[in-house]
Parts: sequence; structure tokens; C-alpha cells
Amino acid sequence: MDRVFQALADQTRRDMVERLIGGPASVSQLAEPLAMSLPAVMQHLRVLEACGLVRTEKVGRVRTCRVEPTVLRMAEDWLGRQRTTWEHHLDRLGDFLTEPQPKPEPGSRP
Amino acid sequence: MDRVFQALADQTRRDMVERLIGGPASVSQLAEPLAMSLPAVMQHLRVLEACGLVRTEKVGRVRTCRVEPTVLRMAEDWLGRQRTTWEHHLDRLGDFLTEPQPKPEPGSRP
DNA sequence: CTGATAGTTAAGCAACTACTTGACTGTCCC
DNA sequence: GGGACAGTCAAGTAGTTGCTTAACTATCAG
Repeated sequence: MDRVFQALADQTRRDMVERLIGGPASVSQLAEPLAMSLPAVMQHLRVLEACGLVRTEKVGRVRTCRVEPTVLRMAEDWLGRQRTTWEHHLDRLGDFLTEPQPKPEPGSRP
Repeated sequence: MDRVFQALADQTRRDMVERLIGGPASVSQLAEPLAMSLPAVMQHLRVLEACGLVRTEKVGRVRTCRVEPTVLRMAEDWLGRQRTTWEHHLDRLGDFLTEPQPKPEPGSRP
């Protein structure tokens, strides 16, 4: 999980993911719009591969990269879980604020 | 955006967020379950605050921290957008594979 | 074989991260 | 006032990240 968010914490890598969401690409196609050397792109690619966001396969001399949406989903799920939990808490707070004052138990304040 | 994912790329900080999702807490309450010094917790807290995931307010000598769900939502949205785009592409690929071969235009292959 | 293409490896470097310890500043309560 | 409590500042350090350049290895086309 650390690795996934770490991978997404970089604009370049998010750009690469967005590119790959649109379909598979070779390393050079991936590098083409990026203002950096090929080795730099390779390093980003390795980060994306290490956390499972991207799978790559080399055939002949070209390595083809494609996105692996399951891991993307995992991150989304974690965030979604936090949000829904928070919304639940809001609901319960709302209930508490709108429900009529419960009768104080007899003897609760002598 | 970089900052948000960067902030979430750390287990300690995710733990802090999960703790705060359950309700506001003071710095020491936040630090209590964590196996590290208070200054370390403060630094994590500053990261969370810098990216807007958490807001804090000091009253008297205690600083109260609470989660800011809008930023959490932003990250979730980015991920959701990627996923839905990918699903769209899958759909269109499915259409392409299942639709009948289009008639070749007259003269397209002499 | 030769040259161009596609990718890979390795070394080096500046900047950043996640801590630590130690000293310090306020605030609260008696 | 004086001690305890809650938090803060500063400096130092080991390890990581994001890049670079230079040299190298395969693969393909003619």
C-alpha cells in the first residue's frame, strides 16, 4: 500500500498511468512526452511495476507496458472506506443532534 | 496532488488519518499508539496538514486535529476517473470484438 | 556484416525523508 | 510561585528519491 501511494505521489508517474489507461505502450512511446532521459523513465517504470500498478512484457526489442487496474482499485477502496466511515460518523452525529433529548434516568442527578 | 499521495504513502500517516476519521484527537492522543517520539509525530502531522488532509487548531495548550474529507475525496476521484476511463476502454474493445465485421469500402483494397 | 533502433546498466549527485535527542516555551492547577 | 503537562524548535544522521551522463547489449532491416 505504501508503495502504491508512493508511486502515485509523482506527477510523472501519474502521467504515465494516465497514458497507459488509454492503452498499452512501449517504453519509448511512454517516454516521448516526458522531458527527461530514457533511464529516468525506466526508473519510474520500475517503481510502477514494483507496486503492481503496471505490468510489462518484452518481446523482441520492445517492452510493452500495460496498466493493472486491480491495484489502482485497492487504493481507491482504502480511500472510499475512509470516506464512508467518516460519513457514517456524520450520520450518527446528526442523529444525536436531531433526536429528542433522552429522559434523564431517575436518580441520575440527585 | 503529489502531496496528498505522498502523505498517504506512509503507514504511520495512514494510521493517523484512520484514527482521525473516527473523530478529532489531540497530538498526544494521536501519538499514543505510535512507537515514536512526539516530535516525529509532529512532523507527520505537519505533512498531513500541508496537503490539507488534516486541519488542526490549538486552544490552550492542546492542539486538536481533525480530518478534512474534501482532499481525501480528491484523491479518490482521481483514482475513480482512471478506473472508469479504463472500463470505458474495455467496453469499446468489447464492442469492437463483438460487432460484425464492417463491410470494406468499395475500392479499399484494389 | 553494418548501422539504426530500443532498451539496459552503472555510477554519481543534490535534494528530501523519517527519524533521533536535547533544550525550550507556554498553559494549567495547587 | 512552582511543578507537571502538552507541545515545539533545532540540529544531526542514515537512508531514499529523482535525476543525470556514459557506456553497453540486444534486435531488426538492408
